[in-house]
Amino acid sequence: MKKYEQILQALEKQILDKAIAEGELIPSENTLAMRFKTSRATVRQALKILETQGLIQKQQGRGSVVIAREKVNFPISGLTSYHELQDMLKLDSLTDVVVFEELLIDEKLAALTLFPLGETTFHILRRRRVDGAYVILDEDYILKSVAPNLTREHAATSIYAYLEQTLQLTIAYAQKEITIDFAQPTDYDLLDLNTDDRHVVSVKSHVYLTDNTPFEYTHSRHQVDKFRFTEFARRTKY
Amino acid sequence: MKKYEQILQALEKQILDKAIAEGELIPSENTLAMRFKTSRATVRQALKILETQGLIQKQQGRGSVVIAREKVNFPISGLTSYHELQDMLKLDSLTDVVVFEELLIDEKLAALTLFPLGETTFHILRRRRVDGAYVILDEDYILKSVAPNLTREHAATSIYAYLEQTLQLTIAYAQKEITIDFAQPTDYDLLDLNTDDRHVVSVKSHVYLTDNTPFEYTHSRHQVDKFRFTEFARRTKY
DNA sequence: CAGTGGTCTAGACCACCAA
DNA sequence: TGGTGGTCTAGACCACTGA
Repeated sequence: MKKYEQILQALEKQILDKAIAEGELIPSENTLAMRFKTSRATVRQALKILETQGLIQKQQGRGSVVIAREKVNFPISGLTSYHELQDMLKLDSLTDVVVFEELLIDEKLAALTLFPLGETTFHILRRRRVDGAYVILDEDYILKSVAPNLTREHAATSIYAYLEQTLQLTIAYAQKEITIDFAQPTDYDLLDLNTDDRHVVSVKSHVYLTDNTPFEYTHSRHQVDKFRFTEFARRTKY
Repeated sequence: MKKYEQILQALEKQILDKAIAEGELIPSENTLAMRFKTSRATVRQALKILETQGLIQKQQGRGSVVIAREKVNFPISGLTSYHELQDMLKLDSLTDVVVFEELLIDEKLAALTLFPLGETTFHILRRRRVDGAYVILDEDYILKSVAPNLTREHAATSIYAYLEQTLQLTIAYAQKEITIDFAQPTDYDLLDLNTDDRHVVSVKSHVYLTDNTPFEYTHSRHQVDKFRFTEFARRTKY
């Protein structure tokens, strides 16, 4: 394992286990460099990640302080997949695969997904039951050339686990958008909406690989009163 | 100016001006290091920021590619204030200061704002008119000890400009939460809600200084069909 | 295989904070 | 004033990509 990852994980563990309490200073960069027998640059690489994650706040002339934040967070943020989220929160949840098919990418689909015209895409519709109620509808388009052997079983468990662990694909970034849309007939059919709900929360994402290929387009629709999005944001330029 | 900032700004400009087109490679790290008469580490510091901003995608063995993305983005993200946003998008917009008062921080307020019990806070209620309709209601609590001389005039223009430029405060980070809430009587009074809207989008933030003092709590409420949140997210650990 | 970005070293000087 | 983090240098070797 890389040295900065060792340092990162050691500190992460100490912070999450509360071995270093909120508000306390972590050891100085020089101390850490000596302790891990490395240079300050390598220590700083690890600390930068902790800062980005919102686990520490650096203060010039003073040190790096562990900051608050329950690590609960219901992130649509950071590209966490539904399955990972479910693991993390130990939700009582279940996924139905409603549609699993292949489609030819026509002009309309190309405009929506940003996939190349003429190729083939998987089209997957899943609904998610949490605590006994169907509250999320997930529609995914995944470019077939990227994952030719994708099956309905992968869709029922975790597509991301298959892509990253089995296929060793590196997912790089996504552009996401959250809006409030009118509920459609499909939403009323497949979700347990309250009778007088007119809206659903709509989360759309274009997801890209490191070579900048758009390979996934997701559109998920959430019952309004079950939706929560949290984010840790920094003001400065890192 | 710091060297990495020079490199950052030079590249940022070239990308935003489309001097380097989307999909093209920027010069290699070694080339940039020579061109700016600096070391590779300094160049990499600048490139890291461009990567975080979603302007480039690095590829080991190949180079750094300029990636798409209109820089429009309607961010609640990244701590951009309403006033900055307005500038950026050249919105026809207007701010009413409905309430500007000071309050003693009792237990209830302390729990909400995370401010110290017994101190004083400003309480500011503003509504925002965009394109002729009142669509956003902003409720702010700002700790008086941090900005003792804050006035109604600052609230009418930009509180953040006052805090950062005049008071030279450094705003470090924020924890934000987006949910869909039932519209309250105040919302119906002050916003131009559609008659059958039952909901508003609720965005709450606790904002902190570099010394980890919580100094602002904001709760904004948006008309559902005017709300849009976009985000650029990376999957990896930077 | 040449060139790219990823990791790492062992220094240096500076700005800032707290005691 | 001593210790902290912020910036920077001038190297090195490695992993990976594309021709």
